[in-house]
Amino acid sequence: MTGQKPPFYITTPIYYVNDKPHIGHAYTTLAVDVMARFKRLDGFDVMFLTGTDEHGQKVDASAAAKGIDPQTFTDQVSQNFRDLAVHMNYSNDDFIRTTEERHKKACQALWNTLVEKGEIYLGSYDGWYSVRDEAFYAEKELIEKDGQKLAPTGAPVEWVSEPSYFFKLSEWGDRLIQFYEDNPDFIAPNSRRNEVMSFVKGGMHDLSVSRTSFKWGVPVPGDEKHVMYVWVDALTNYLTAVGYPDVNPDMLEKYWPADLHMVGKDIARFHAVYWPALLMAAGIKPPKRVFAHGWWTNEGQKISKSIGNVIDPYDLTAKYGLDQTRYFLLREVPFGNDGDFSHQAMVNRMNSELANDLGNLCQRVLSMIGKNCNAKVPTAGDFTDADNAILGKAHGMLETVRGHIDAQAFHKLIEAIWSLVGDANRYVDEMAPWALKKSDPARMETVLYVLAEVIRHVGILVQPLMPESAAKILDQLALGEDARSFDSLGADGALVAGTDLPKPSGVFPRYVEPETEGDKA
RNA sequence: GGCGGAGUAGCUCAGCUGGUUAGAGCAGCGGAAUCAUAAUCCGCGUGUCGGGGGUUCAAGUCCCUCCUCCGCUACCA
Repeated sequence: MTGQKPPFYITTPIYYVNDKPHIGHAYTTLAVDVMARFKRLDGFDVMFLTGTDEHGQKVDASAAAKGIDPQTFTDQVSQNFRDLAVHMNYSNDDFIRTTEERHKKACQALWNTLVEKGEIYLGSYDGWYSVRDEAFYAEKELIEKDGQKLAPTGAPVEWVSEPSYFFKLSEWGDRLIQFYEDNPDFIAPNSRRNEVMSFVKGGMHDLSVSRTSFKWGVPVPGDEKHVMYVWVDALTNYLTAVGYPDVNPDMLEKYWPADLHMVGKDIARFHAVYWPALLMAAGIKPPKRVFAHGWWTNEGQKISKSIGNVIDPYDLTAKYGLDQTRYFLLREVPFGNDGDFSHQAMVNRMNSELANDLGNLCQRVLSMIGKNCNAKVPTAGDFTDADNAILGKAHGMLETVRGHIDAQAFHKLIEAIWSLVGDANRYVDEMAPWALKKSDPARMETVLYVLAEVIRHVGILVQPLMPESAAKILDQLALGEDARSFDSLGADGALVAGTDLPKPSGVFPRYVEPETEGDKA
């Protein structure tokens, strides 16, 4: 092996096991998967982490309701997320669970460091608490009724005071602002950055980081009545997975600080404020970047459990196909914005962009080669300006697309590749190889060769997004496993004339409405 | 209430530090071609650039104001 591959550490949030996996989970992990696959193909040593968050009062309660102990319960429900990862073809390198011993060790080590640095102190957490809602409320949220204070939900509240450890978050405001200013790309997209900065500028209270009201969590070292606050527990997973606190040159030293934490916009603050503050306080470098993506609506409607319009990723892949679903989720919406899932939009994308544009391009070119070139890679003659133009665009595509992936602009990455696909379809029409077949067979071969080269580039570049479909395309070009990484792009990895090619077959089927099918019959 | 963002063709959106006739994709209409998954290619837009006022030789692009929508405004994850 020549030279060290640069490391690249990328994470999803850990998912709360009490939830059933839905499109939101699938979306976050998908984005990370595409990036991880891209970076691997581009020569990076990638560590892609996902996992489950298994502590907390709700989990405890759910287990109790089922009459089983919380560990048995989380063993069961955590499996749902591991199953989803396999189903969606995610390429995660590890799957972390907060109930693992290694995680408990990491949390306690981080805690002890914070205590040693004088960043944590014992105080008391006072507030209006509603037993019914299991939540604290601020004084101004309360409603006064008949001299009785009530929660906004109408539940009675009582003044409680429980001992709690606090993290001196209030002292980190200025250093956080400085950090954001020194690292303008730390939090993206920009709208989130504005929000985070204005939040911090507004001043912060110390953060209560332990609870005594329940037991299902990581015990506070030396004071086991307390269990760590959920976010201290959850965020630390990113360190646990790279071996913290062990300073292993192959894990912690290599991968930390993480290159990217991908999160949903709802948890941006925990990742962009609390997490870097905790890390800086412990003398650990903050991650390089946090990207907070948007949410999906369903046919224009907000998704909620009560409405019952939750989107199940298994339904999507069963109905439209796995790669089609992966493609749609990252194509339909500028990454970072909220997006709407609709059947119509899904069908439009998969039929026009996958089946018609790319699928049909492959099919028309490969079947011409099959019929007119003895099913072998054709022999190219001299290239014309038009040939060089489209080949040049294919050769330069990696450079374009790298910029987009590093900015998490998945939609732009796709647009760029599809503009090449569009050029290829126009090139077919202009060159009209079916006419050249009689007038100039040698030129026909050159044209088909150029097209095969373009398809090779598209196939290789599209692997992170649609691994299975890309593999089918590359199989049809008889490319071996060793000819599929990004260093095969460009003229050096060009197809060799005379190579036998298999009989082509469709890669992206059209979606046909069941009713329409019935009408035809 | 405070802070921030957005309002551009039927739909989804591009339009950087102001400068020739405001763009793309989709949908729609018309045509060409026939290699291909009835796929592909070409052509077609009289849009008050949210309303009003202002700065400027020149504003979608800057300033003021008004209207509408959205996000954030801490300890459920």
